[in-house]
Amino acid sequence: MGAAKETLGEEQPWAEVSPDAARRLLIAAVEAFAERGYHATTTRDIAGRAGMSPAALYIHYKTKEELLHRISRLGHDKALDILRSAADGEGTPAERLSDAVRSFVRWHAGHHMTARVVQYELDALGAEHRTEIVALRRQSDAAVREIINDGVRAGDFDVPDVPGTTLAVLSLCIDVARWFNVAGRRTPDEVGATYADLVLRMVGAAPQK
Amino acid sequence: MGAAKETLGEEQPWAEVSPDAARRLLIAAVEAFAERGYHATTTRDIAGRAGMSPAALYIHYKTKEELLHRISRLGHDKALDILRSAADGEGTPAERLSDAVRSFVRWHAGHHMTARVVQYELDALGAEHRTEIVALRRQSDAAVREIINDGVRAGDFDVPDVPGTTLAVLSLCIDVARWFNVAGRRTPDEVGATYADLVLRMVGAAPQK
DNA sequence: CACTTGCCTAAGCGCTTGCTCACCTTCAGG
DNA sequence: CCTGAAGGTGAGCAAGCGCTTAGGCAAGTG
Repeated sequence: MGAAKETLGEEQPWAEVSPDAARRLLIAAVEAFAERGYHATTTRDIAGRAGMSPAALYIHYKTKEELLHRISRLGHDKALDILRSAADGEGTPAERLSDAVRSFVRWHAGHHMTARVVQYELDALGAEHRTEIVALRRQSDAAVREIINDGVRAGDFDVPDVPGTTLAVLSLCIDVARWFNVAGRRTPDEVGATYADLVLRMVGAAPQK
Repeated sequence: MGAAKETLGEEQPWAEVSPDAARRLLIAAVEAFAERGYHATTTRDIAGRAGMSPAALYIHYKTKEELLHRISRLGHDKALDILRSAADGEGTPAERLSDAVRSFVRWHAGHHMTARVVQYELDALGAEHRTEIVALRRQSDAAVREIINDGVRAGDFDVPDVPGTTLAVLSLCIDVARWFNVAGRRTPDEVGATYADLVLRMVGAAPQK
């Protein structure tokens, strides 16, 4: 249990969190929240996974909810970053949409523990923190809608209902975090490629080379 | 809070649960689990919504987990029923897939509280109950894969990766339960129609009339 | 050296949790 | 009218919860 750390690729994850003890606690919290959910996770469990006493948690975080908020905030920042840089990138709308979906899905599969917490534990946040996060999510929605609108305007896409399709595309990508399994047959790259292809079909783009 | 009951259409929901007090408790549990999640819901909350004392719950159900299991079981039975009757129906593969998605999505939107519990509180079940439910889910997967395979065999669909696309189609439909909002602009029927169209595009079927 | 600062623990407080138990009420059958 | 079953309640138990407090230790600074 908790054997395989979620190190994907070369770079150290959660490098922005310091000091070291705070980062260890946060990583432990991500694992615990992803496995059992926020409410089923105890502060003792988190501290235990990080090799500390329960009280140590409260040196670095005011409450258990603050831990969730930090995870949620960093995760949403990363997710939004991925979508925005695809939306602002060069290339045809089809290329940009394909890029967006591929990298967004790859992140959700590769960091599926983090993504699961980020995407499915929103209701556990306090009212203020939740509205802050919801604003970030609206920006993600806007980024995808932007690409789809560009494609429609350019005549490359055939989309009867842009907001509905935007919602469906994001929904499809997000749900990867729920079902993705490291022990499964598919790698994050493969899922990303498959999903990019599916989404291009959904918007009626001409098949890519 | 809890003002609008989840009565959609004419028939009485949860008619198969009796006696009446047990049904009221179950409906209260569905609402509470859907709003706050299983672990954040207390037995006192459930009993209170049903207008009873906390102890009354244990006359009709052995544990809180048994309540969740009953909900999950009935919900999965219904969902599987919908998919199977579409898979076994008449018509071309495209028509059957469209039917399956439309009715499956309509159920997820129309009964989004139940669906949310059914689809997202699986981990809260005990080990035995969970494996029972997982078996039902595999049957749902098989029903959809069957239709897609038929379409590929008939040359009506163009699907490079059948298991992957099956997974994506189900994932797309299931996630409706997460985002669907009664206060939103779309009706369950509209979402069902939109999604049926999107899925036909995903499998490369010729556009329907 | 004394003193502060950063980081940690052992112990435990006040409260809520899932669940139980002794008891009460209603009502059909003999 | 008595009885037993069905379905309910108020009080409360043991366990576990989030979080606090008092204090210990090592390192850096005057």
